[in-house]
Amino acid sequence: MSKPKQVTIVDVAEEAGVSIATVSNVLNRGGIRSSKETIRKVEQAAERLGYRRNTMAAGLSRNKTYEIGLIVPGLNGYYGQLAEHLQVEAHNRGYHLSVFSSGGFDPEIERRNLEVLQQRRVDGLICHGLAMGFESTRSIVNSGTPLVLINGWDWPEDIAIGAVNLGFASACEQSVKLLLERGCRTLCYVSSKRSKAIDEQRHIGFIRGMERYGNGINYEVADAKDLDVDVFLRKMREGHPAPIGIVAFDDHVALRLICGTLRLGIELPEEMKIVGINNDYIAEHSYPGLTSWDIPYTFQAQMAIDKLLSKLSNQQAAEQDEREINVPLTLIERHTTNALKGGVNEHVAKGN
Amino acid sequence: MSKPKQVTIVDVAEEAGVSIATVSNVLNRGGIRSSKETIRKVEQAAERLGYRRNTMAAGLSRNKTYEIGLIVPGLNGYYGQLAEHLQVEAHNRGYHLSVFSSGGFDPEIERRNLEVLQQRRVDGLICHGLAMGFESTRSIVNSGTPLVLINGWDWPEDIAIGAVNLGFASACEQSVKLLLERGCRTLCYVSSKRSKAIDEQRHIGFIRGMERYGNGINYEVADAKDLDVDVFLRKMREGHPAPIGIVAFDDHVALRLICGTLRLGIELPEEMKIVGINNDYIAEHSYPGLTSWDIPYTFQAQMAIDKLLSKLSNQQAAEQDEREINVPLTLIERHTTNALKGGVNEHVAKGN
DNA sequence: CTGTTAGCGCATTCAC
DNA sequence: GTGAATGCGCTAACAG
Repeated sequence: MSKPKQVTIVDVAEEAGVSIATVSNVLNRGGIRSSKETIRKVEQAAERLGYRRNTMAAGLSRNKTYEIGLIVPGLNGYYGQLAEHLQVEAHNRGYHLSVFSSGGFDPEIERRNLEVLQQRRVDGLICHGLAMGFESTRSIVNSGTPLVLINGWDWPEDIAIGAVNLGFASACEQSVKLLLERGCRTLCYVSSKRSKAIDEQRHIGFIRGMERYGNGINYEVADAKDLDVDVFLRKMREGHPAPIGIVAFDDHVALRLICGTLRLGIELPEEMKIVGINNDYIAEHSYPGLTSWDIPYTFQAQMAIDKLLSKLSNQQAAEQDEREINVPLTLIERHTTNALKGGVNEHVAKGN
Repeated sequence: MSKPKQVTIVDVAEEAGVSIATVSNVLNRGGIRSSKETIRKVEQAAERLGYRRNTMAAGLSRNKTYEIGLIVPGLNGYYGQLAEHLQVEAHNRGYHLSVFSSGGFDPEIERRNLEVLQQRRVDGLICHGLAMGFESTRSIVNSGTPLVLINGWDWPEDIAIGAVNLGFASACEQSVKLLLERGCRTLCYVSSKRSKAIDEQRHIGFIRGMERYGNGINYEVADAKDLDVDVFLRKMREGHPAPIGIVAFDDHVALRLICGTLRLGIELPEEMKIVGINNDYIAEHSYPGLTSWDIPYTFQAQMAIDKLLSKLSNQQAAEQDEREINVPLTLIERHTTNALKGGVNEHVAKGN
């Protein structure tokens, strides 16, 4: 009951009446072909005994784990989705994805996780929004473990080569453009600074949008953390020309804002317009329906895994051509960005 | 660059001028004590060389991995939170938690994940909401891998011994009681059948509440999947005596309902009252604020890990006393369950 | 095609 | 206290 000696290839070999090497051969397919007969015998023996290959022994022997590590700040919302998709893609390519959450950008936890992953001799690493500095990260890279960054915009080139970046900046830029086109006369970006680079990038895009399309129009930036939504909204409405357009850090933040407008009796598409990011469950089901940017998780995950695997095979080879790959988001319009008044078009009607 | 031979205890031994056995001793603490001097030498050598213990080799050698596997239906919302907390607790006890998502109750994926985990020789398994049948699960247990079920209410005793169950049933039962006390004259449970046992349990609680406190009052059950919220709400309002009380499967479902009432102009605390489950971000930030049941994630996680570890040490020993452990939820009242009219008490005001 | 053998990196007796 | 030797389960050359 307590640790009934697991069956090994030795057992299978005996049972099948062949050598352990043969067993290893037929059971991992890659190697030399065996006679039909042998294959059958081995497979049946394995089946009969309930053999299961010992990952550790295999990894130890061939000096390769087929395990890749993932470090994300958390498991909720966007990060959870990403992790899930990465897991699927990794699996599809014969790899195991070990998921680690760094508990919301805690550098300490991040270090520990990294240590564990290195000890596990993972073949590669995918990191998202690292809290630790460049130097620490560089030391990983130099230690020989291939690294793919997701959303590592502001990282030094030697580390970020092959990074997979989501187009948050241009999404925000386009959000600004959209809001202006919809008639907004004041804009605001509600940030989430604790999300670090993820936020920074949106901010940059927002500013760029203002510079490019704003024509000197008034804009503000507020941080969601500790934000008193009601006070904020009231101030926006009273102190600035309407309608007011808001770019929210993500759909969660947007939900808070939407609820604020409901509470204060602010007319949503008329007096104020909001666009979120992530196209969460929230965006689809909130009332009014929230305009948001959809993330192509599957594509993103594929890109990341592909990048990593290519780094694994090509020993430092020429993948120089494509340094960073950019994954664009797509806008899903819903009610919160309707044009001036009651212009409910089909898309919007469906979206909510 | 491409696989720079990782440093091993052999290297450290040479560098420190001792034998590999000694290195192993001082580096894993458990064993025999060594002289201060030796310890220093070894530690410095290890430090200097950047030694990192090879998990596979260690695991192989001592026939124990200190890895425990987790299988959950997904990584979003409740499940993601749970996974994160389990990871922390596992780590606190020196274990590594390997998280697997079965992609929303896909039995196929579940099988694969299980296979992988077994091949990794995980010391134990924590499973939540398995899609596979009893038999398959039992075969795991019999294979010698300790298993702790989370929310495995309806499972056979021999498997579910030591299961950690959340008190969803009594939460729902109490929800019914609450809604009745608040004056509701029609009740409804909006389910999510695809969530299997998780849903079943809530359903049971709801029914029990009706039987116990309902006095023959009218009640209904509808499933959230493919539910046309607006049609549903309209029918509820028109065909039944108000106010109507709704117990939602979770806060996500509740959000949909809340938005429906906003859309249709149904007065929320007056004509209809809603209580959700999970006390998500949504519950706190929706408008009106959603009454919901909070889940003690940390406690739940500790219980699960504790149970598993005790199964690991006690070779089949007497843990018979406590078969299943029940983790109670706590109600967080917000605006959606206010008493008859405008009775906004402090708690509610704060809650929203 | 199949069997023999030598490690992979570490933990663990058991002598010294 | 410390070190030499053995084995964990498997893979990867080689030999046959």
